[in-house]
Amino acid sequence: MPARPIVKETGRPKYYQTHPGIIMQETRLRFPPSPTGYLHIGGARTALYNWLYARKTGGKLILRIEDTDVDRSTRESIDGIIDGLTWLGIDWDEGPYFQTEFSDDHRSAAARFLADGAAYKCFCSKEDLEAKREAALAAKGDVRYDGTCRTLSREDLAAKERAGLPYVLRFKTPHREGTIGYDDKVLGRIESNYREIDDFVVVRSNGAPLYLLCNVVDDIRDRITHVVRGQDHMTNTIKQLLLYEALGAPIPVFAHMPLTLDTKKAKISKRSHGEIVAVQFYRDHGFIPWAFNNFLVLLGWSPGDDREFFSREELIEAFSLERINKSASIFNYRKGDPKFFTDPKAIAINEHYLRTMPIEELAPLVKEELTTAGLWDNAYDADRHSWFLATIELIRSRFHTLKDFSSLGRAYFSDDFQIDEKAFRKNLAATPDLQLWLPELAREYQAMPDFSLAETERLARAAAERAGVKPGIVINAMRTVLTGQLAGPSMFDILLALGRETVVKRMQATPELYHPFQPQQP
RNA sequence: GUCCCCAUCGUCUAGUCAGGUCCAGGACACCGGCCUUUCACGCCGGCAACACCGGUUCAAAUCCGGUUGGGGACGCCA
Repeated sequence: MPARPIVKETGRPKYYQTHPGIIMQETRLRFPPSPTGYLHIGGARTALYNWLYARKTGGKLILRIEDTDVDRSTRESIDGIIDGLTWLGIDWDEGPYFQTEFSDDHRSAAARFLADGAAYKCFCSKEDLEAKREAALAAKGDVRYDGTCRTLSREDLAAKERAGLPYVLRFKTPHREGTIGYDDKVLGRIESNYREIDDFVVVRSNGAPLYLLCNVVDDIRDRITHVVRGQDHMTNTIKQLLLYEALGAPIPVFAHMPLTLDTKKAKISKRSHGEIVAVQFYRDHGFIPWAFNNFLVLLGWSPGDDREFFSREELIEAFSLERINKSASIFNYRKGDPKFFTDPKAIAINEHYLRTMPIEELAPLVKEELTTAGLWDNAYDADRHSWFLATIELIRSRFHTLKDFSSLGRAYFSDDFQIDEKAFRKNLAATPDLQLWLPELAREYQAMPDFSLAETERLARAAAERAGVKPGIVINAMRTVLTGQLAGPSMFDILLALGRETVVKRMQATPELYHPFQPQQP
C-alpha cells in the first residue's frame, strides 16, 4: 500500500501515514561495537551501512559501545574504534553510550523475567554443560541445552537455593507449536521453529546480564527502529524476538548483511589476517577516507546500475537496504602479492579519487602526508601555494596512495631523496659519459636567458645530438638525476616544477651519483 | 551432528521478485593496441561466468524440487 501523506507542504509530503492512526516516526539506527579489538573492515562496513540508511532517511545514528564483557574491553580499543569512524567520516548523532552504564536496566529486565516466570534459575555447572556438549558432539547429536533445570521441582529448587549454589538465568523459550519469524529487509521472510530454540542464558552466575538481553533492552530504550547487522547474528535475532515479546516491545526492522570472507572463504579476523583488515591500516597506507568508504559499500551492495563512484550525497541518495546482497563477498587480498598490498579494487578506487578529485580537496590530504614525512613547508600554504597545487597535479596520475607523494614524489619537495637502483642502472650506469654531458647542459641552463619549456627541451636535444646519442638517453638520465625515478611526468614539465636553481644543482652533481660510496684516497 | 543462510567471469557485481529484449552487461585484475623522451593517465580491443540434475513452460540465469558446494550459528563472548 503506498504511503498516504497526511500533511502537505509545497507539493511534497513531509510526513506519512502508513497505517491508519500511525505516523511514520524518525528512523533510529545504531552501531554497537564491542571494544575487544580494533575497528576492522567488517565492522566499518556495518557502521557505514547503518550511517547511510540513517542519513538517507533523515534519522539518527547512535554509537553504543557494548562493553559488558569487562574482562575483554579496553580503553585502547574504544579509542581505536572512534578514531577509525572519525577517519572514515562516519559521524553519529548520539553517544557514545556505554552499555555498562545501563546495567540497572538490564538487571531489572532480568528480575522481571524471573518474577514473571519468563526465565528460570539454572544450577548446571559449566563442567556439566561442557561434558554434555562434548558428548553430544561426539555422538553427532544435538548440542543445545537440554532443559534440565527448567523442570526442577519446587523442593529441588529450594534445596539448591538453600545450598547457595551458583546459578545463571535462562530464558524460558515458550513450548509452542509452529514458527516465529520476521521479515528481513535483505533476506525476506525468516522463520524458525520454536522447538529449535533452546533455553539460552540471559544472566551470568555473577549476576551480569549477557549480550542477547542487554542488546535488546538497549535497543528498546534507544528506540531503535532498524537493526542492520551481519548474517552471523541471524540466530541471535530469532532469540531476541522472544525477548522483545517478553518485554512487551515492538520489534524493529531487521536487515542482515552478508559477511565478508577471505579468499579461502573464511571469516576475516585480526587473529588470522592481522593489520590488513584493520581500518587503521588503510589510514596509515595513504588511503583517501571517502575512497575507502566507496570500496567498502560495494562489498555487498550495488545501486542496480553501472555506477561505481559516488559522492557522499550520491551514495546517500542511492543507498537502500533492499539492494544489499544476500551472498557473502570476498575480500580479495592475497598475502605476499608483490604488486597489490591489499584488495586490487580498493587500490583502484583510491587511485581513481587520487587523480580525479578536485586538486583543492586533495591538497590538504597531501599536506598531511608531507607533514608526517617531515617534508612540509609552510610556504606551500602561502606564496608557493599555486606551485604546490600545480605540482600535485603534475605527479598525481602515477600515484596509488597518498604515501607516494612522500616516497616516489619526494624529490619534488626535498633535496634529500634516494636514487632508485634500477633507474640508475638503466638510465645512468649504461652511459658513463653522462657525467660530462649533464653538468655541461646544466651550465647552459644556468646561462640561458629564458628557462622555458621549449628552450630547455631544445638545449637538451642539442646536447644529445652533440654527444651522438638519442634524445631519450639524455632526457631519461635527467629524469633519474632530478627525481631519482625511472618514470615520471613529461621531463620538461619537471624542470619547470623543480625550478632552474634546483635543476642546475642536481645536474651538476651527476658525477657524485656514480661514486656514492667511493672510499677516500689517502 | 542439528538449525539457518547463500550459489552469475579470478574478484566486486547487473540481470532473478513481475520467464522472452541475455549465445548474459559493467568494474577491477590480466593480455594486446594507440598515444609517448620514460612510466602512468586516457582511449580502443581481447580473455573470462549463469555449480549440477530433474521438473514447469512455446520459452528458464530468472519459477519449482533435489544434489553438490560454501558460509554462519549452536558460549556464563559480543
